[in-house]
Amino acid sequence: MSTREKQSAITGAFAAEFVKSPSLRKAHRPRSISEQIADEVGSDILDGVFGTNRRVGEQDLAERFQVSRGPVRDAIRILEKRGLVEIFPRRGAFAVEHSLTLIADMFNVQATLTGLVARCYVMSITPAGIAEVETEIAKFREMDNSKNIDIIEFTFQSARIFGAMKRHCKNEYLVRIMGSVTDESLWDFMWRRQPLDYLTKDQRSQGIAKWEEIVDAARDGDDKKAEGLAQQILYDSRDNVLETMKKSRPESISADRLLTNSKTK
Amino acid sequence: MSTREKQSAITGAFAAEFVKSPSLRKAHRPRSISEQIADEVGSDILDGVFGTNRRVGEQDLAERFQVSRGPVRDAIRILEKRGLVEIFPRRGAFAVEHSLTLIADMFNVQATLTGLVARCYVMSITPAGIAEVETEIAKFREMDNSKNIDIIEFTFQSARIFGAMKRHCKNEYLVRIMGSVTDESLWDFMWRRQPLDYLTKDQRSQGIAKWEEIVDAARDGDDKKAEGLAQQILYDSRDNVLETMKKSRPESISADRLLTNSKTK
DNA sequence: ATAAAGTCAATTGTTGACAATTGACAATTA
DNA sequence: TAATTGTCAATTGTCAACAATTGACTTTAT
Repeated sequence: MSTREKQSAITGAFAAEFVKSPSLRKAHRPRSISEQIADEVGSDILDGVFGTNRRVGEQDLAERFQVSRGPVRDAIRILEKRGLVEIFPRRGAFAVEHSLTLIADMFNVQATLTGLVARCYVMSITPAGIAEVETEIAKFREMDNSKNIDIIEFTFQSARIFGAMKRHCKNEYLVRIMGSVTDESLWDFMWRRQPLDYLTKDQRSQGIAKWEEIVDAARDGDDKKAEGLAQQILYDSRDNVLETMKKSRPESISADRLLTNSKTK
Repeated sequence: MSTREKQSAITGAFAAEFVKSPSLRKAHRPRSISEQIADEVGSDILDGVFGTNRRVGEQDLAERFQVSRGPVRDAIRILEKRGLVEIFPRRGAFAVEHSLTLIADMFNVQATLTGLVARCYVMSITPAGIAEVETEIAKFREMDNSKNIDIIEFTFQSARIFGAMKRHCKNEYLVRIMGSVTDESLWDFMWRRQPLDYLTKDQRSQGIAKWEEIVDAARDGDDKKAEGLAQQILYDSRDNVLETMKKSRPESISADRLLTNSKTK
């Protein structure tokens, strides 16, 4: 077994932060053991813990988390739907290759879906829809002006802005897909990489300004503009995260292949 | 138990067609029992079999398919990642509400992702990428000119064109997400609704022409144009399918809310 | 020495039983 | 009567054992 040996059970440092900020999670939906296992293993995959031997064995995880194979099977299925492992019937699950390309691809998909959310949001805009998003934006600005800034809370609040937008985008299928597939793993990953983006007040203002522009576009009914703005938010995050990762991983590949946002517009 | 009573086991008429056209499936990836259960139950959900009582009980399905609850649990997880059921921990799974809105939402998401595939395809275009897609398009044209036209084969061949494009789109994460989440359920559904679109030779030509335009756009390196064309293909399918469904369900809701492709472009 | 066939340990798929939780109904009390 | 609490059947979560399959290794024959 080549996976990292750690008897951390299901209460890692990262899982603890979930508990500290439960308001982001759906109310009355406790995180099951399977989800917690999936969170930890998913983090490991994105961190590149699974090396050349990319096997994710059921027995291995069962022993690591001190549970039986049942919950582990569920966890592996969760990781598959997040696109972090591939399951080959009767042969087992394998972690996807850890690379900057993978991270970039995830952000690019997320950017497209976020853009669609913004477009749907604008196309079915209501006064309540505008108000709720503005409320969350206001909270962000408030945090931004307070003395003690909590980096983690910034990312949570940023997610709440998008959450309000999702609540009013009138495409429940899209919201469901995003929530269970790309969203969580992406945010989880960003929560550990993104803080560097929020170090300066300027950068924070720049980020929040785009959300405000989306609301402005909503008032104008310009769904295409909102879509582009939302995509750009994710593209900016992508570039920042990749930049951070490249600094700590000098052997990384060239960045050309990582860009998906078209320049021919 | 309010679900439809049918002791069809895992070899329904629909599953049989899979076997008849295995080339579309990934080679060496046999369909597991769980996947077959998910296929049948997913079809039922899209057909609206689960009425006001939308519960999808594990025991019910286990008895219906004559297996234990293990594979059924897997099947329900598959349905969740396809966005067809919602799972509430310790409370069970519930089928999403069957409505034209759901179908439209699925197509709209699929259109966006298909557009992204096309854009990635163009942005990383290679001679081989052009050749393979053109080969599949040629097969379609060949079928179109032959005497005995097989409606089912048309849809399969149409999927092969898109499959070739996915193979060259250089975003494995996107392909993985589409394959395991939105793609199969959408195609499964279309395979039973779409044939009406291919009744006339004109309509078939019109459909295939868009794919050819995408290849042309690839030669020009116009990824934005390819994205729009790909989206339009799905929007056309959406409109046809919805039209078909509305004829058989006169009580359906107004169509305004179903459209997501922007008119402001 | 090479290739084919056979063997076997490791791993996943499946099963049935047991534990824990939930939501509804009934009993109790103010 | 209305609200609260207690009880219980139904359902999902978890577990350990068994069955089936796979991939690698060994053996064997040419």
